[in-house]
Amino acid sequence: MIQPDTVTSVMRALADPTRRAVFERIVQSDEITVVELTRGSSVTQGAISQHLKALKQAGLVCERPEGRKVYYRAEPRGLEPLADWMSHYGAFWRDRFADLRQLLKDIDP
Amino acid sequence: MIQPDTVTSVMRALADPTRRAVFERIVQSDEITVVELTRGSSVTQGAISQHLKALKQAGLVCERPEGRKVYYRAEPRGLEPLADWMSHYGAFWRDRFADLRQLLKDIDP
DNA sequence: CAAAAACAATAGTATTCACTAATGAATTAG
DNA sequence: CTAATTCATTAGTGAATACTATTGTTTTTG
Repeated sequence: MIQPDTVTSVMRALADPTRRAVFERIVQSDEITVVELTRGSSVTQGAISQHLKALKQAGLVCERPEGRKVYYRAEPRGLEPLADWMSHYGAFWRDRFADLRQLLKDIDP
Repeated sequence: MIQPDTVTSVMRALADPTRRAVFERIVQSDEITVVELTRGSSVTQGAISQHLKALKQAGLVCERPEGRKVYYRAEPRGLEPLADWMSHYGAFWRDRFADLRQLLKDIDP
């Protein structure tokens, strides 16, 4: 179940430092289990599972069950909503400052 | 006063839909006052001011008082922490966003 | 000077959130 | 089969959050 407002869900998922650290560790590791994620983290295994659920609902992570373990992996297209949002407003700035530079150039040759 | 963990503060500031809408409207407008922001928004003027305070503390926005009005405008380097984070952990879009990150750094006066 | 306008700040409230502790379900090991 | 391992889920709790309503401050207007 993917959230309707994807930008909001992705940003909210990554806004929490603990949850973002979990995501970063998943990205760095190709595949990683919950126990491995719990080790080296300051929170409980239940908290890790809750963060994984949030990341999964945001489309940032996917899971691969194997036996009693569940391997987590970063979803490549997960950051795309955030990338689109940034490229949109980054482009806004680029155009604005391009115009400003041109304006200053015209005023003070 | 800028927050210590800039990535967290920027993401947290933009995670809320109402506050992000305020920021987007500031970006689209070159300069805009609080009453103008309140018009067209579903929340109170006090709520807008609180969101502006959060955006300012995150380094996303700056203010220019003039008489009894206060004009708000987007801070060009505000999105840089987010761009840096994305270029690092979004390996998938690294090439795509290398240009944007460099652009945001070049814009800095 | 008095009224209005623009904005910030505060107190209060309802909701959400991140976490722990405990339990449950499923799989593997001895 | 029994015990242990892995993970998800739930209830409960304290803290944070987004909002309204109100008040206060500064500046403009009539």
